[in-house]
Amino acid sequence: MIRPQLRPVVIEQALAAMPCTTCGARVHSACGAIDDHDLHRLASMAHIVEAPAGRVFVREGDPADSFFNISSGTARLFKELPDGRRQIVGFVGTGHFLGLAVSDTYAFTAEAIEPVRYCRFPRAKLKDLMVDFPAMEKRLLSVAANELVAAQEQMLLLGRKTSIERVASFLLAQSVLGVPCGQPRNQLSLKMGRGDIADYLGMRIETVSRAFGRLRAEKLIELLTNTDVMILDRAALEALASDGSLAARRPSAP
Amino acid sequence: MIRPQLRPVVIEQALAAMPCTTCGARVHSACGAIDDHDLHRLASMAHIVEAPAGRVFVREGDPADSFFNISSGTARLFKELPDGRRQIVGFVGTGHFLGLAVSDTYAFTAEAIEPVRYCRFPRAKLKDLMVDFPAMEKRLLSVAANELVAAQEQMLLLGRKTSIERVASFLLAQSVLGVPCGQPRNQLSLKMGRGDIADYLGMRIETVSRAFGRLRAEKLIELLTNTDVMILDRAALEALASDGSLAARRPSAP
DNA sequence: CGGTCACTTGATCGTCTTCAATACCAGTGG
DNA sequence: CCACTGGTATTGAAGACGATCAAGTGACCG
Repeated sequence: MIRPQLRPVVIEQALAAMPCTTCGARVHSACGAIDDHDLHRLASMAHIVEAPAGRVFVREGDPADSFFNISSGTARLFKELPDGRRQIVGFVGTGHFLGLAVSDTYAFTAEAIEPVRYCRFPRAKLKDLMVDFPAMEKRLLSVAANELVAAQEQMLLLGRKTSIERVASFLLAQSVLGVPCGQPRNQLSLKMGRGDIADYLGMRIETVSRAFGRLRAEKLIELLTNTDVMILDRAALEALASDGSLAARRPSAP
Repeated sequence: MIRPQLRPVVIEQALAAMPCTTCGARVHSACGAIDDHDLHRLASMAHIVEAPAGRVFVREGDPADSFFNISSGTARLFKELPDGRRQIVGFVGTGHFLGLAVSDTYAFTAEAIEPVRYCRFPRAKLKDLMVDFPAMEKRLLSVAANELVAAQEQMLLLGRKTSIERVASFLLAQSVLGVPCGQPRNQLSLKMGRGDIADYLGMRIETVSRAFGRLRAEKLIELLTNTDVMILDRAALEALASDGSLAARRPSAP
């Protein structure tokens, strides 16, 4: 474990993660809307920590005494059943905010996929800061509301979409990560493996693999490597993601 | 459609919906933490509306110009796919808050199950109020965080639980609605039909019915009527809800 | 190379869905 | 009082999708 430091480095990171401030769909970084003075106060109570890949840095059920802000890297957030079944409830990357849980314990486990650098804030002190600076609270509300909308979209996916629709939806969602305002990317480099995708989409790893295979066979995507995907036919992928249009012509197209 | 009125009736309702303020698991009503003066300002900008059963009062995709606070009744919130598949993302009852969506459109449709009375606030005015009275914003943040935790729990259910585990989880969740601090109720009166339960749990109506039947056969519940359920063996139901213990001894119990 | 690890592919199985019929319940009118 | 009706729930049988089990492929690395 790296010794915690008190440095404003985190702040530049957070600001850098906030692109065009007028865009409603932007990633809502937790400290993005804070002015310089507050940022310094914030920095003075933040610990910067680095976690190697595979490290669990938030555990479901543990006392929720801190908030986190990811400076770099990617982590998976998941919940588990006693028998080991796992559901990934989200992936978090640069600028994302963690630890909103109102209850006194964390609702999920957070584990680094690639090496993660994050800022850790004591919950109590942040509460004080929020009293003084409502902008922080407003931002947090915005973050929470955004995540809630995303969670509801994921419920639709998990409850009602077929396996191939889930993968199509997933790829499209990944293609707009970090490009909040402009054009979505057609080539993307997934940070997670098939197993994580499966646990995120409520599927088994073999089914994910077969769905990738079918999308490739249908010429909707190209697999450059295991992790690098090129979207060849975005329109068809979008049709597939929101309804069963492709599933209808499953065996062979007319 | 009832003509909107400007009355503080809503306020008493909201306060009544907030039981013991020290309980972390309480239903976080939107205006519960507001003092009298603010409450009157709030009431002055609220419209009270009544919606009969079946009425849609928020439609997914419509401009999100209002917030809502349910005074009485029950409504379902759902999202739909183009081909009609439906996923209910939640049920809202007395004291619940609606319309947090940050984006400019609603993320789900809201439809009354039983007759619903609700207060409608213009979004712009509420924003002004939040600036003056941070307590309101704090409460909203609390609401959102709570709903986020619930949404993640539902993702686990939808992605990883079997049909019977889903129904067991659902019944247990229903049994603690509105009794935030004390003992959960063992007899509950469901406000929604099998179809709504199915669309909430990501199942078909027949599968829900079979799950109820199996729980009854296993003596975990008793069906007084279609809507009134008695929990006979809460411990077994809880074991079933969080893992597959009962599923393991599926054909016959020892 | 031999090893590991992740992904893919194939074959079989099981749970849930689908389609269909029946039961139930409340309301209505003969 | 009871047949009729519409909506809802239950039950049964067949089928499909995804899970499971098992083998095979490929990349990376010591």
